[in-house]
Amino acid sequence: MAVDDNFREIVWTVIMSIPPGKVMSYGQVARLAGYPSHARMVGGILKKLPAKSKIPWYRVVNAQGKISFPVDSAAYLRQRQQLEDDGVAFRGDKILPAMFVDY
DNA sequence: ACGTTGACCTTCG
DNA sequence: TCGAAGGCCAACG
Repeated sequence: MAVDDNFREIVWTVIMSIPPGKVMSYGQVARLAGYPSHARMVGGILKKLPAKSKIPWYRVVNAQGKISFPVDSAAYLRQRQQLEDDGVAFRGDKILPAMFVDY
């Protein structure tokens, strides 16, 4: 059982546990998964995620409360739309600190 | 084998 | 509040 496979699974589980209307940072996900220094790897996993996956990847943003895509990209708009549909409140391009799931 | 890259984080000024 | 700088670590070419 390779550690990497576990990591990927745990990350999925953690992300799926994020309640609707809330968000979590990459670092937070990594910590809860048991790999505190693997924030970047979380991003790597999400990037590889199949488009039809039911995992709510859009609920994962960076620690500054911003979407990790260029504001002019289609991906940015897509993620932002999903979040707003989910009830996540923005102030400008940043997500309010209160929207993060507390742990 | 080695330098570069990246859906990151934290500290500092 | 904002940007630069350093730290981090697996994946890639």
